Amino acid sequence: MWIERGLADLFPLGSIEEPERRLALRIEESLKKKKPLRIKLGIDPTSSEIHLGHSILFRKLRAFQDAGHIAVLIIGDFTARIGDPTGKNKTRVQLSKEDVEENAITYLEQLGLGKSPETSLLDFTTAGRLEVRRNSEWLTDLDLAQVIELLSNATVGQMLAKEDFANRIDSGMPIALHEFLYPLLQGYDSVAVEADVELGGTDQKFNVAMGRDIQRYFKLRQQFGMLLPILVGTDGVQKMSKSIGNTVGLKEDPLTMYSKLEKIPDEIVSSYLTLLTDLDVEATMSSNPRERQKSMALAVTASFHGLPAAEAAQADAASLVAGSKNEIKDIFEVSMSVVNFPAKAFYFLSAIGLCASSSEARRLIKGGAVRLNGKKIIDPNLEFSDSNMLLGQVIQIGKKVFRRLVS
RNA sequence: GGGUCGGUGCCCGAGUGGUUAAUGGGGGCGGACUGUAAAUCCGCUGGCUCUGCCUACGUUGGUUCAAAUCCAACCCGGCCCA
Repeated sequence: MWIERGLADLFPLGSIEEPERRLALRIEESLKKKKPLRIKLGIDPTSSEIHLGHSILFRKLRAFQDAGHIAVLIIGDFTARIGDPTGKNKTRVQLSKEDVEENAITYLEQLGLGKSPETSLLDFTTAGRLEVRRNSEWLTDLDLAQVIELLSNATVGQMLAKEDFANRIDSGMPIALHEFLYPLLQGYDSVAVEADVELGGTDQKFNVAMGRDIQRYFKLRQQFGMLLPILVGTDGVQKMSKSIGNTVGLKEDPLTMYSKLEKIPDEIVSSYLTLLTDLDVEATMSSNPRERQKSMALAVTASFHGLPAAEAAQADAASLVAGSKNEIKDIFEVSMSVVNFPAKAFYFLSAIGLCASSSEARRLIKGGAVRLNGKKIIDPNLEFSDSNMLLGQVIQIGKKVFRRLVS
């Protein structure tokens, strides 16, 4: 069933005797009363780019939307300025109001604002399926007395026991006092929007459970906590995270997205299938390892770019490795306009932006990583007299970067 | 606020006056191999149109022919005390 796919944790589970504590019954009741459930998902607009790791939560949220419920998307514009300490080994920098607002807009665009529901994560178009809120709405005006009241809901022991804080204490890292406030404020969000279900990653268990405690304190019906796994990044080891650099971003072009996905480690293909596609996991996994990667990569790419674009990307990726670079339709172009000719190879590569620095370009050339039209360049000082001799040629760095040179 | 220890390159972590962008590990990148994977092996891992020149060891000054290494002040943090 859609609701169970990829679930890591659901609480409370409840028993037949306590229907109030069973999600299935709550859903049944909502259908009977024609009163859709309110599914809360909070996002922290601290970075502007959404990647596949975030997307699994939105996919679940979307599934609720498709089943007729209301997605309550909370933009943590206020809490972003505190910074969620979860998963951090240091205090987050506090962002300015403007940064947060800008990130929020970019976020919504990536989630599908203005796009058709077929290729977007959330359904922005069907009436009554989405509510976007900012938590500054209710958090800005809390007065000190109310904050103190909130604080009374948690104990120092609970905070110190929370994994992230415990780790930081163990390793001698500082914890600023205001960081303790974050879980409480996130919990208060659940009160403000009267959430029936809160979605989050497994690392959010503490915060989501806090929401239940605070709702009870405010005499509200308590939400269910629905936790989804943390997606492993393309390196197959660490969680997907921008700072680690193992992400696949939603804004990436089809070819890049497909290429990254088709070479993720075998061990995580199954989890990608479960969490990022609607494919039959068992059936797909019964094919050979290479095919699994391809099916997964195609399906994920198609979900963001549409099937035709995904298939084109698949074909291009195949011809890339086959060596027929010139047949690539979608190969990126790179302009040589900033280059001062005559140009030595190492300078040329850094000037057009394919290498981070000219020193790096030297190293790569010496390491045999650079090819021009398939022919290896070995001398960093190789001189190009003018741009005409390079026009239209394909420059390659390593196995993944291909660019066609244009004026 | 007091005491004490500490702040080194993407991360961890050596180094405690004088060859050298600074031992080692991790990560990353590149090459070989392969299934575009994993494992393994090899190389690279500050910047600069580079036979040379810059900038780097919390910050700012100082001592010295010479400092990441010594001194001072300041900033930031851990621990203990209040």
